[in-house]
Amino acid sequence: MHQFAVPSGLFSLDLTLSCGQVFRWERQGDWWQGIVGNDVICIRQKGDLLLSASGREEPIRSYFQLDLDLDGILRSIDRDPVIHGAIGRCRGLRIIRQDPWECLASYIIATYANIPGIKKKIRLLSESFGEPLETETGTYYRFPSPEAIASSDLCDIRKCSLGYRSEYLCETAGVIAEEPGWADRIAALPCGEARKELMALKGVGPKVADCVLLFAFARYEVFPVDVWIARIMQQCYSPPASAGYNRIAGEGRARFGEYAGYAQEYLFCDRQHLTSGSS
DNA sequence: CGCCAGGCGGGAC
DNA sequence: GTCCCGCATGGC
Repeated sequence: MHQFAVPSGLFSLDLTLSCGQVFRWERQGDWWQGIVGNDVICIRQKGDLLLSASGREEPIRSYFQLDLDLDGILRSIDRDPVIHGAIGRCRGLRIIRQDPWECLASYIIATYANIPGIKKKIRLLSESFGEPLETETGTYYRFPSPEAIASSDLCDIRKCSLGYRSEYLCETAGVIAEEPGWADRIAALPCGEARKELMALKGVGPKVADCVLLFAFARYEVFPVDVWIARIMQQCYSPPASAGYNRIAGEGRARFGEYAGYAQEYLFCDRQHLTSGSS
């Protein structure tokens, strides 16, 4: 059993894992089980301590970005009463540093679906095509590699109830599998170039591209716009009702600055509160 | 049952 | 460039 300190009052494991940025972690009582790097991790939080039944500290610190100055980020985006309320209710939420391929594939699958459904699709896909890992609490499955997806029969992929997303995933998996250095190449590009490259992939539009830039490549300035964010921006901020994607995303970027992506994630996490008319 | 979901591709204009 | 539509499937 390892334990190590997290920044006091500036990390919430529960909010970070359950806010809908990642889809594969499973909660069992006070414990969360998931994968960090190459290891299956069992982890829980007690106050300002993180307890881990397995796994080394450094990959966990990196995965949760525990060395990032969250307090400074929150102060920099705390620019109006709406985001101020969201920060108050979601303090401790951190943007996870995700694996690029898993993030890309997950958000292709996530298009026009709800979060419980997304989790199910990704679980089916992992159990069908991912490498099994035996643990003391049962079998866990790795997220399928692009090679595993690309070389599988489309009919089998369809069985994971991905619907029309099956073809997009399969085609994009093939492209990624052909280029082993894909993630490094994208990481080295300026944000706009990286976004263009991502959007050239099947099933990747502006929203998926921005999610991948934010969650896998740590481009904290991007402001992904889904139906909830569009609703919040229209309801809580200026009311140009039918504004296109890039206009809303640009407004978020301009309003919240270089950590607009963090503001977006706090607004998304607080979406029920913000859209139920109580602000 | 009907409505909605972390949108996208393909066309029209 | 923007607008519009169809879309598979499951959750609620």
